[in-house]
Amino acid sequence: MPKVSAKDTKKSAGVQAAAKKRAKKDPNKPKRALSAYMFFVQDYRERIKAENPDATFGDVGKLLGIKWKEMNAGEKKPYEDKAKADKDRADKENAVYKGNAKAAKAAAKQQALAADDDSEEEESD
DNA sequence: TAGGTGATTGTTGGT
DNA sequence: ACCAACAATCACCTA
Repeated sequence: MPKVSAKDTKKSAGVQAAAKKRAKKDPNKPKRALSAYMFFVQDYRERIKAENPDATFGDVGKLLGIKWKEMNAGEKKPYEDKAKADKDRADKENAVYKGNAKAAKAAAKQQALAADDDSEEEESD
């Protein structure tokens, strides 16, 4: 089993004035595709708060998670669809990022390995 | 090649 | 500005 669950979400954060948590390694990585849960939250967030005005982050999160699990594939479908749509968008950004970071990544790998071989590849573009 | 871990995404409210 | 549980996911690296 790869991982039990999202138990330890926190580690040694170091991002103070960047974005959220953990400093990203890549300089210009396009925000990945949001998960169906992300869209589900955005939509249900209001509902949960409406039915649970007292529910705070933790409470809402719990309820949201429970609801999500109770939801059927058909219910998640629209959310997954959004996730897929976002993936499509992210895919494009990712493609651009790759095209740009391709050389950088290759160089980084060489540096990381610090190999003595001469595996230099030129970008014709 | 296959497996695994870390990094990322979004919410609100408090410190 | 960051962190907290919740779930997904997936890109990247290592053996």
